[in-house]
Amino acid sequence: MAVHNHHEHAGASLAHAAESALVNAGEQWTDMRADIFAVLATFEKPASAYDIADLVSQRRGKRVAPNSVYRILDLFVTTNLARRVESANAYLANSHPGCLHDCIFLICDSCGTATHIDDDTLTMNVRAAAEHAGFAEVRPVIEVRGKCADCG
Amino acid sequence: MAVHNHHEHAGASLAHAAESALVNAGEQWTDMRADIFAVLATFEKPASAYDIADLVSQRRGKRVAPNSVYRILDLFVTTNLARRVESANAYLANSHPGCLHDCIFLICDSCGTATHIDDDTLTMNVRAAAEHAGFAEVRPVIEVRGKCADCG
DNA sequence: CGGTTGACGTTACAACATTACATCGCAGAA
DNA sequence: TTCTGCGATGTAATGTTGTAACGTCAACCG
Repeated sequence: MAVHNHHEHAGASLAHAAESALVNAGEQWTDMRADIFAVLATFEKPASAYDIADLVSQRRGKRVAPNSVYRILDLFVTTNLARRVESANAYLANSHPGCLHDCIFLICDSCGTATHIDDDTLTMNVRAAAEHAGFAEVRPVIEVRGKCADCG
Repeated sequence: MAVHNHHEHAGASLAHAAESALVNAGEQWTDMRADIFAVLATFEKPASAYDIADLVSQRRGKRVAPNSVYRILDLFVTTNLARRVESANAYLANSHPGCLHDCIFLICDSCGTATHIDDDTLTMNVRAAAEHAGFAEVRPVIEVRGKCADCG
C-alpha cells in the first residue's frame, strides 16, 4: 500500500489551515465561511447541509438557510477544504486542506461514522482505468459501505 | 487489467435472464416487476425512480407511485438485477444479472451516460484496503465522474 | 372456511437540493 | 462624494429524492 505523508490538523490548527488554503485559492475567508467550516469540522460523521444549517443558525442566533450552506459547501468542495460523501448525501471537512489527492471513504452502515484512507496507487489505478476508457477530467468517487470494527 | 468474461444481454434476452435470476433468488417475477425492469432496461443513462415511475405509469395507463418503484428497485439491487449509481441518485439495469461482482461506473458529467467497466483486481484491492481497516460486509462504491470520449 | 403471507396501492411527509431574485457592503471609477 | 460593479449573503419558492404507515387484495395452506 502506498504511503502518503501529510499533516493531520485538528481544531484551531485545522481552521487556520483551511483559511490559508481558501485564501491561497483567491477566495475570501468570511465569518459565515469560518462558522460553516467550524461546524463542519466538529462532526465525526458526514454532515448534511441541513444539519450544518441548523447548527450554524444556533451559533449565529439567526436563521441561516440551507441554500447559503450549500453555496459555501460547494466552494469548500471545489477548493478541497471539504469532501462530499456521495453515498451519504453529506459532507466531511478535509483534515488536511491544501493536500490534494483522491480519498477513499469507509462509511459504517451501522453507526454512520466515516474514516478515510489514502492509497494513491489504488486511486491512480482507478483514474488510469477511466482514462483508458476515454474519460477526461476524471473525479473518482471511491467509497466503501460496510460495518466498522467497533460495530462488528 | 483483469479480464472478466460474461454474457452481455439485451432486450428480451436480458428480461429473461433477469426473470431467471430473480426466481433463483426465491422471489416472484410479477407483472409490475417485469414492467419496471423493462422500463429500466430501456435507459442508457442512470434512471431515477421518478423517471421510471412516470414511464411505468404510462405503460400501464394507471399511476404507479414512486414508492412502489423504490420497493422493487431495492429488490433488484439486492438481487443484483440492477445497480444504484450513488453519485447520480439513480439506477441502471445490470446487463448480466446472475453474474456477481463489483462494478466500476464511469458517468459523464456532460451527457449523463454511464458506462461500466470491470476490473476485479482493482475492486479486490479496494475490498482488501477496507477490510484491512477493520471493515466487514463491505460493499464498494466505485464511480468516476468525468467527461466521456464523445463529449471530449 | 379462516388465517397468514407477500405484493401492491394510497397518503402523507421527511430529507436533500436548486432557482430566481433581492439586499448589502465594499472597492474603484467618475 | 456619488456612482457603479461585484462578490457574498438573504429570502422565498419550488423541485427532486426517499420513507413511513397503513390499507387492500389475491394466493396459498391448514
